[in-house]
Amino acid sequence: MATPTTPPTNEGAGPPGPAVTDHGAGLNPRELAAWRGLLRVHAALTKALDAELDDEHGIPLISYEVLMVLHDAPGRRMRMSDLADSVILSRSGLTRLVDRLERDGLLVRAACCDDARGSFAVLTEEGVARLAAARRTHLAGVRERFLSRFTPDELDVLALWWERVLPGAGDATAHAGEC
Amino acid sequence: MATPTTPPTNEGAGPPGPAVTDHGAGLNPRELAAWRGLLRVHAALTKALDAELDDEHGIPLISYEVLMVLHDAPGRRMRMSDLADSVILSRSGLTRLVDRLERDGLLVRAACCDDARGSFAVLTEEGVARLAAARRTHLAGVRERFLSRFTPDELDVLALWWERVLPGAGDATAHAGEC
DNA sequence: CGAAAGTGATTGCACGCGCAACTATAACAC
DNA sequence: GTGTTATAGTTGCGCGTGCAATCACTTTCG
Repeated sequence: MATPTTPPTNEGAGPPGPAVTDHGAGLNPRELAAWRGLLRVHAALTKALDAELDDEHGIPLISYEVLMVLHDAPGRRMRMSDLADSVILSRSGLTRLVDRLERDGLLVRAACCDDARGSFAVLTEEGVARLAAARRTHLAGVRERFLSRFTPDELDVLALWWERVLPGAGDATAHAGEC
Repeated sequence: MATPTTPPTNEGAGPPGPAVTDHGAGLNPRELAAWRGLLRVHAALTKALDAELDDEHGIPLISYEVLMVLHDAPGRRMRMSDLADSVILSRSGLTRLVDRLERDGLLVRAACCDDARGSFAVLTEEGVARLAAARRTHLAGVRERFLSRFTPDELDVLALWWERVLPGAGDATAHAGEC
């Protein structure tokens, strides 16, 4: 789990084409394509998925991710900080997002018994229901636009490669208190 | 150039592990890792690179990308719309970003002779100089955090895979008018 | 030619975000 | 126990963004 597979030895195999010298951008074409591809793919996918989810269920992508993390957590509850760490969002951003989700009835805040400073965000029944509906849409979208483009083996490779870039980001072990 | 290589035949090779049934998230672990990895890697990289570029040169990542596209365009100039399409930004967003860059003296707007509606954004000398300085920082950052994690062959694979997800996004042929 | 439709770019507006400051509570030192 | 430091979460503020409306100009059609 903690072995990120073989760290790549640069210039491992000979390039298929002629050795390309640094071009205008300072990155050679393959580097440019690999890097800019990441940016473009991320932008296009998140934009499409977010619009889809918001149109059909009134739940933007970022909210969906919060609900999803919450759903998978023990007791369907998590501390605010843990939630913020599990999601690509600052503390203040999460506070405001949870405000909206609470206003919409998808979750509630609950005090923590052993630490009066802390709050839990707890998924409501309605939250569970709305999430289940949204999940179908989202999963179909992710599969159609992204996952379906790869074989299972390739997905494994991708996951391994992400681990190289961001070591230790794979374990989303959300530690929820047994309050 | 227009052949995105073999479209993947799903379930191409046998999965290495036991066939994993749908888990809590509806995605099996490999799918989850491949998808969430993309999200996390993008977030972490853009955040780090943006901060680095802004701290050292006062040029946020999105501005850098605009300047870069402009730099590579013939005549170091491009139409606003073409520029917006080349960058992950809406038309209005680009208008405002170009406002800031013009205020900072990195580029200027120029009228288009054959279409009075259109404007060109043209890189200034200072823009070229500031970009050159920022480029060193940015390239080093991208290489260190991303490219160095892969062999050249792997980068080719990555580029090919992006092409599968976003067909036709690889050619950034910016058509600048010869005004 | 003159009206209508189309296109390039900008602006009004509201929203979501992060940073930094702040409140409240907890943990620790002496 | 009291003072100090650390931590959890929220709020004030400014900024960057997209959408929709708008302006200016061009193209098309009667």
